[in-house]
Order: sequence, then structure tokens, then C-alpha cells
Amino acid sequence: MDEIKKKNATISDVARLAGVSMKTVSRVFNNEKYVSKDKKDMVLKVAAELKYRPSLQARGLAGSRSYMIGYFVDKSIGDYVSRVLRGVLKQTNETGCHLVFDVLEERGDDQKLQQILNSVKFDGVVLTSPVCDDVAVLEALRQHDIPVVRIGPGVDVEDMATVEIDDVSAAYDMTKHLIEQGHKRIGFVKGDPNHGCSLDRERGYAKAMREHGLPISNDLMAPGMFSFDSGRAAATQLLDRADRPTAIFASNDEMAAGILAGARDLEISTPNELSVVGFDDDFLSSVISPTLTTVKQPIEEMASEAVNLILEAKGNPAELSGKKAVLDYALVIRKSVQTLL
Amino acid sequence: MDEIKKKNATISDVARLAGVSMKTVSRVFNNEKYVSKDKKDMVLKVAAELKYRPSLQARGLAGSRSYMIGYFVDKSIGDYVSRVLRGVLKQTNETGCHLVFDVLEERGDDQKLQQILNSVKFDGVVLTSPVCDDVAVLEALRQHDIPVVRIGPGVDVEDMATVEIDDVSAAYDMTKHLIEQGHKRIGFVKGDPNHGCSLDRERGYAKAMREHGLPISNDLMAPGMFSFDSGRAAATQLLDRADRPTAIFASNDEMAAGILAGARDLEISTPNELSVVGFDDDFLSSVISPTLTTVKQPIEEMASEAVNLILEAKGNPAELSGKKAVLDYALVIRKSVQTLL
DNA sequence: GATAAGTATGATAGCGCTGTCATATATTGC
DNA sequence: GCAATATATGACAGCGCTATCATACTTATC
Repeated sequence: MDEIKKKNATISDVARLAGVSMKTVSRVFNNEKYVSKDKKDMVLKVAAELKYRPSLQARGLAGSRSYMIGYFVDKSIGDYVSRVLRGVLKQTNETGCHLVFDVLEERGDDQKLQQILNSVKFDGVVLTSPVCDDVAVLEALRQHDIPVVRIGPGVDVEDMATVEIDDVSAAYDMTKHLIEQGHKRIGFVKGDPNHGCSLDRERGYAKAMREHGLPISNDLMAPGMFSFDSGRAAATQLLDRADRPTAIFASNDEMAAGILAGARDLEISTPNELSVVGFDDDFLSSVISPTLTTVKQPIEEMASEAVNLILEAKGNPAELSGKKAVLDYALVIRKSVQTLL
Repeated sequence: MDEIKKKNATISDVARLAGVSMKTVSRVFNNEKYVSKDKKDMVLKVAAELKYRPSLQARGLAGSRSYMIGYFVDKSIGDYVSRVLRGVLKQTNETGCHLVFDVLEERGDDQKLQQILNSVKFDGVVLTSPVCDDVAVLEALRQHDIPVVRIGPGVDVEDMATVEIDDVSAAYDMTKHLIEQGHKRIGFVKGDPNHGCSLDRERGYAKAMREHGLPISNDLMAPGMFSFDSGRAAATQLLDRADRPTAIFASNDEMAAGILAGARDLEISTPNELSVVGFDDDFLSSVISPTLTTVKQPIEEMASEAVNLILEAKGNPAELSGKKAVLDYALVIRKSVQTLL
């Protein structure tokens, strides 16, 4: 047994075998300039033989980078978060970074975040709604001088970068689509008021209705919390009456699914008697019946872009100040809308 | 502005202000014994004032623990992974650990894992199917001497811990449930053969059929990949014939949803003309119509337990050898089964 | 040909902890 | 009462890197 527990190779092992100083090895692995080609090749060769990789913890301790990116979400982990995760991971993988994922149980729970930030030095942090609009969280991040990119925030914050789609415009387009199919009484189910996009989507809906001369009575509006159950409840509220809407626009797909269920409860068939549209292009939307017409956000790309922005900032939050990337959305037409023309 | 960029407090800051040595502070934060109550209180008080938290990177470098737990999944991130994530995070939160989440793109992709393991020292790693049955991955983990807990693995591996439910028994019970409702021709849609549980579920189904004297013809079995589309395809295969089954047991809920869609394509109504059951109690199952009768796995608890096991092992993989936790499952009866009695 | 600027390399000092070892005092057993 | 043990504390080295500074050698500049 010559299988003596061999620990990972260290930078000095590589340096010794390659006949260079530690600093030169460090230069190679950090893509710094001022390394001659032969030394670089030699270092790479030895490193490959030893399967050497710089230690994350040592780098984090010694240097100004940590190679760790944080993503903090609130309690709920659904399809949206999964997709953000995918996008973030795609980028961290390519750049040798690691994703530290955590849940901030309660709103305004900056205490837990404070603890995390006091113990881990992040290269940057990605935030999605509703956490990205939590002022306590943002303030904590500011105090710790950490680059932050917010995905789909509700309100703009000057000193942090944003990646988003135009929710108002998307909701406007979707509403207009319903109108173009001949719908006049179009209900709207709001999103969770804690999520910034909720108001934007409502605005887009209202704008389209207004511009097309369609009244928005209270009977057409229902509150929602982005959950299936709240969608179902909204359906009852909006549909259990003689002059019920012919179409309902739900602020997300999960609620749209709830509306479909609610309509079924009332024996209203979809899409024949009621058209329903959602928002997000959630996994759900192509699985339920009828399949949902919805708005597709390029969530993965938004998340990847967020990581890119963080990496470009090179640890300096100021770099991200005022940066904003607005990506394209797209209407996805499926089977949940009936034309009235 | 006396707001000079104050860096995080360090252990020596706390030590100095508390009038003790660094080591004593270290002892307090690691819950070691042999610290007098007054010194401990003093340290805690000062630490609270300074908002001191030990640096993750420094601890990882200096000590034998890293306070990081890895969770590696294959490409697909769905509801199952989300729930595992929740369970893992619940436990890491309570123990001051951090979750490093990553995707191993391809099967047998031990190279990427190797790189990660060479750069990050993990306290332990949590694996779910199919990664937990990837021999290359397991071997890499073994070589790096990292405690591993496998959730719901297909094949047992002696030197690693397992957290699972009894898939055979669960599938048996579910099949029996269908039989008790009067079904005799019961179709089965297999799971992705790369996932170990697939075979177990098939076995449970076969056992129940056999024990009740029901034949299992080839017409009753369809392959599947755990995806919606594969479920839909299976529906076509199983249902488009005169002697079609009166019930179908899909190896997971996503495929069950696909079967519902496939039945709809063929204008076979559920549950009236066809009963369908799934497995997992996926988010989907209570959202689609009809709501799915399925098997609920305590995924969050399984994941929490996995983290517990890792922490108990205290960095020693041998501690986990042969450990196995089998948690309870439960049948969740919803609306997708029609009784034939 | 001398000065400046660019290129290439290494020596050394930490980063903020934990592990080891030494030491001192308190408590126990007989 | 004295060895044996349990309890309590600190000094100090070192984990594996990066940052800073020093140094040496090139190449350009006038």
C-alpha cells in the first residue's frame, strides 16, 4: 500500500516542481501578465500532473476575491428560483466561481444576512424579488461593500445594478393580445404586493385597457399572492356573477393555474367560456390543461448576465452603480385563449 | 464622517477587548469545553458588540472543518431538487454551515467534480439520484476522503450513508390501492433507468400485481424518463388500443401529468374512464386536474437528516459507513382514481 | 549612451483562524 | 496529604494563498 493519504497539491508543490516561485504559479492561475510562455507552460504542465487547483479558502483569506457568489431568496423556492439558479450556475461554472445559496426566512431578516456577511466575503450577490426590494437587506449589503445585482426589482436603486424585462410593456402586450382576440371584459389578478413587478404588471394591464377604451371596474380586479390557492380564490371572486369577465389575466402562471381550477369548480369551461393568461412561462404553463398563453422571461439569461456584471465589477460596488440591463420578453401563445371574433 | 470603512472585526479584536487570548475566543465559538462562564460571557458580549463572526475562509484554511456542504445535481433542477434544497438549507442554517450548490452537467462528469474538490474542502456532500449512483462521482468523493450522504440511491454502497424511503413497498402499496378500487388492468410507466428508484418502483408494482393474481403483459408496461413528454408518449402507447388499462401508475408525478394530457389527446376522460396515479407528491400533483393520487416522500426531512449525518460524522467518512435512515412515506389520496366497485 | 519605461521574477509578510503544546490551577481519590 | 486527573488558559506555528515590494533584465526614447 503506497496509497499514503495524499493531500491535495499546494501552490508550493507546483512551484517547486516547476522550478519557479509561488508567485509565478499564482500569476499563471490568475491570468496576470508578465509571465513568460515557457514558465507558464511548465507551471500548467506540472499543475495538471498534480491535479492542482488553488484552494478556495486560502484564496479567499489572502486575496481580495473570494470566488464565491451569493444568492439569497425568501422562503419560497419554486420554478422561478430554479431557473435563476440554472442561469447563475451556468456562469459561475465557466468562471471558476462557486454559488452559495441561502434562504432568508423572513422579510426584513437582515440579521441573518448580517451574520452571513460577517463570516463570508462574497465577490457579489444576486437578488431576486422580493428580497431585492428589501431595504434592510440592501442596506446590509451596502455596509459590507458588496457588489449587488438585482434581478427584476420593483423599485430602482441608484447604486446597484439591475437586470430586468419591461414588465409594464409585457403586461400591456398581453392585455392587448386579449383585446385583439375580441375580449372586452378582462379580469386581472394582481400579484403579491411584496414583489415589485406586481405593480408594473397591473400598470401595463391598466394602460392597455385605458388606451382601448375599456373600463376597469372593481369587479374586474382581484388580489393575489402569486400562489395557486390565491388564483383559485380570485377565480371565485371574479367569476361567480352574471357579468363575469370573458378573460382573466393572472400576474403569474401559478395563479393562472389556480384560476383554471377555480373555473372548473364553477363548471366554467376553459378556454371556451373563459380565456386565461399568465406570466412567467413557468414549467406549469405547458403541463396544465389548457396549456397557458403567457409571457416568457429569459430568466436564465438574466441570471447569467447578473453574474457577469458582478464579475466585471471586480469587487467594486461602485462599478455597478446605475447599470441596467433590459432583456427581451416574448408572448408565448398556447391554448388558453379563445378568440371572440 | 467618522464612518471610516470599518472592516469586519477579527478574532484578535474580540480577544483584545475581552481581555482573553485568541484561543479562548476560538473555544467559545466552537463550543469547546474548558472555558469558564465569565470569560465565555465576556467574549460573547464583546463579539455581539463588534458583530463578530468567524471568517469562513480562515476557518476553512486553518481548521479541519470548512463549514461548507456541497450538493451536486445533474442538469435537471425541478421540484424534487428544490425540496431537497429546502431541507438542506434548513439544517445548514441552524448549524452555521453554508450550502455550495452545483450542477454536474454530464453523467460520469467526475472531472468537473475533481476540480471542485481540489479547490474546496467540504465538510460533506449530499447527493440525490442520479448523481448518487454515478460510480465515477462516488469514487472521486472517496479519494478526497469526504463524507457523503446519498438520498434515495438506487444501489447500496457500503461505505456511504443513505437516507431513503422504501420505494418497493411504496409502489406496492400504491398498486394495491388501485387493485382495491377494483382495477385489474393496471398499466405502469417506468422511470428513467438512470435513477435507481425506477427499478424499485417497478418491482413494487410487479409484486403487488403478482400477489393479487393479476397478469403483467407487455401491453401494460411503458418506458419513461420522468418527464412530462415521456408520460404523454407512454399514454399514447398504453391507451390507444381496445383493451387499454383502466388505471395507470406512473413512476413520478410529472409523467402522470403527461398521461393526463395524453388521455385528453385521445379523448379519454380522467378519472372516469382512466385512473392515474403518480409518485413524489410533486407541486404539480395538487395543481393539475384531476388532482393526483400519489406517494408523498418526506423529502425535506430526508435532506435535513442527510445534513445531520454529515455533521455527526465530523469529517470522517468512515463514520457514515453502513448508516441508513429509512423514513416513512404516505399515500396521498386525491381525485385521479375512480373506484370500479 | 544614458534615462525611462516595460517585462519578468522572486522574497517575504501577512490574511484570520485552529491545532498543538505548554502551563497553571482546581478537584479528586485513597 | 500527595499523586493523579480534570479544568482553564495562552503562546505560537502554520493552513495555502495573494499583495507588496524589490530586483533584474529588456526594449524603447532622445
